[in-house]
Amino acid sequence: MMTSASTEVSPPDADLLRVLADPLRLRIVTLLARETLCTTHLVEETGARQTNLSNHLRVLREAGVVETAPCGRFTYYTLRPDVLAALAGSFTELAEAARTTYENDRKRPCP
Amino acid sequence: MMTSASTEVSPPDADLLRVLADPLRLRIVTLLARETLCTTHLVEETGARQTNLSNHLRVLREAGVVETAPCGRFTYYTLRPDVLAALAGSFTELAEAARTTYENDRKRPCP
DNA sequence: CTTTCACATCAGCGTTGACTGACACCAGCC
DNA sequence: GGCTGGTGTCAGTCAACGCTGATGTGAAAG
Repeated sequence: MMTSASTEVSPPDADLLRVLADPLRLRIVTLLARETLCTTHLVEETGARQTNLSNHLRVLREAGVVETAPCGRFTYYTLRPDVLAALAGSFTELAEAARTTYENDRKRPCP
Repeated sequence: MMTSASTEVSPPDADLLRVLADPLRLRIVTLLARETLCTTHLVEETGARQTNLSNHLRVLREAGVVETAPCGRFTYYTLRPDVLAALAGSFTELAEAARTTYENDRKRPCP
């Protein structure tokens, strides 16, 4: 059984999108999707300064996108898969709703 | 058959994400996913000024997210489903890669 | 214990981007 | 034709955000 509002979709989180919309942060996320890395690796992969990366990593951490794991003097950053999966689900719902609206020409009449 | 780089994922477009990261634009997209609307409807739904909406709709149009269809004095806006579907696919790939990395503890060793 | 290295934090600067008001344009209605 | 209402465009203003340099901290190496 479905909930009461069948046409209501759960929209993607705007704050999470804002976090991922930055080119450097998106690059970090893409790199972390393949393997867990520490800041030193990210510096040599992206070419950005350490301070700059640290700031962006803090944004990603506060948004719940990445987790930190200290290892000696290094700090490893791991991507949290569930956050990205939820985002993918939201966009899938949105795309399906849009496709239904598009194919059925569902439009609100002029006032 | 797959392309040569099997570990390479196609990352989401940063520009498209930047367009969707704005709260008002995301609200517009969510509304348009349910039904095709014209600017007047969006004004009463969102409470924003007409000028403000027109600017955001231009951004969405130039990003290829929406299509316009003039109808008398009104202009209808329709969401393009394929753009959202592609975005959902990118995030799904990214989430799956992140899950594999997470479960297998795949990490690059300290230098 | 001192030094070195990885990383985080802070204040400052420059740029981008969102919102607004005024204006121009086009399609119907009188 | 004149008028009204729906939309797009433009210049200006202000807040938000990203980048940087300096500084602090904590852990390993010597």
